[in-house]
Amino acid sequence: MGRIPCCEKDNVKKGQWTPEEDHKLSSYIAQHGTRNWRLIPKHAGLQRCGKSCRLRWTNYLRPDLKHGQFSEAEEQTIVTLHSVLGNRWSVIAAQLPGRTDNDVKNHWNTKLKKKLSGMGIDPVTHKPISHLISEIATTLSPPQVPHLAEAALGCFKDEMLHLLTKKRIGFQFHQQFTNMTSTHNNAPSTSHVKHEENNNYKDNTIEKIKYGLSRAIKESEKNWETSGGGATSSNFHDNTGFSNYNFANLLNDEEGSPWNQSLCSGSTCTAGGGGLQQQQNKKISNENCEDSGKEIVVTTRNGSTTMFNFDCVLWDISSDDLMNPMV
DNA sequence: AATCCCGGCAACCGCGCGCGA
DNA sequence: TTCGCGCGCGGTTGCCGGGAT
Repeated sequence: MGRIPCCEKDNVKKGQWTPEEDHKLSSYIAQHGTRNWRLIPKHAGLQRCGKSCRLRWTNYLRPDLKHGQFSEAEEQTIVTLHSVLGNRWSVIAAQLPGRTDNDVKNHWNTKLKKKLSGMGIDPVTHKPISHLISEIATTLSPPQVPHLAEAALGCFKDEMLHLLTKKRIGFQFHQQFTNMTSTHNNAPSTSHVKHEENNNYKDNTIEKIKYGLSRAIKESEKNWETSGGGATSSNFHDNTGFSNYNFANLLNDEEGSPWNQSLCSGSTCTAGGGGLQQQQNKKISNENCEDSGKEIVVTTRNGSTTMFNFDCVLWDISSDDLMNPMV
């Protein structure tokens, strides 16, 4: 049995709402409330689907909505909650008065994701990208590493290109990479790389990333041999120039986002400089969760509440959970 | 001045959940 | 317990405006 459509598809208008339609809907809701969305368009004299009316009301017409730009505090709240909740936009929006899930989702997709990527942080896991590469390399047994690392490279290629094509960072990378190649004779030549030649630069960048990754893998294989395998926070030592570049430079970029100073909200990850070093120093352990965590209570629309402890969740994500934010 | 490209945002779509009969 | 309906959620699409070429 097929699902019954929410409204008759014929005689239903789609697309942008006109001011007249907005007025009709607002007036009707002001008088009669929002019970039974299916009937509202009919009674309000609108040739719209009830669902469309509901969306228009909840995302745009509701009088308690904020329409301006997101403040720094709001952005920080979104990032922090997203690190805990993942893409649960409605729950995140519930913590931001006047913002809708659609607002939050759009803002995340258009701004915040790029902002995090620009800081060298994977927006899905909220971990440093270099950390993830290292984690992949250290979690797997050596025979598997090259294939999966290659796959990971594909995942992060866009973010890396985004980082590397930023003017200043690109220049630093070029310098650093040149230094690296001078001591590693199996590295690809970069003598022909010119920043003005953006396309060539991007193409070479992929080779550089591959090279950096292969070095990370080599290093992790060493760690694997010496540590007996398994991924722990303690073997996150970026010995590669690539990885060090990738994060330290970004987080120490004085022109960068103000989040450099306080991405973490937990009480053991306080505001201030330090960036990567501070985060590396932060123990990734459930021991932190017991009594030092900063807690928030998230209340959903149906009234249920969930308490989150940021010290636990910001960094305590096992590799199994990378694509499945907890909760 | 015209065209192209891209980012931002509003709106749509399909699915899942909760509730009541 | 089951079924159907209504609603809410998250992913995706498409339009529009502004900047770049």
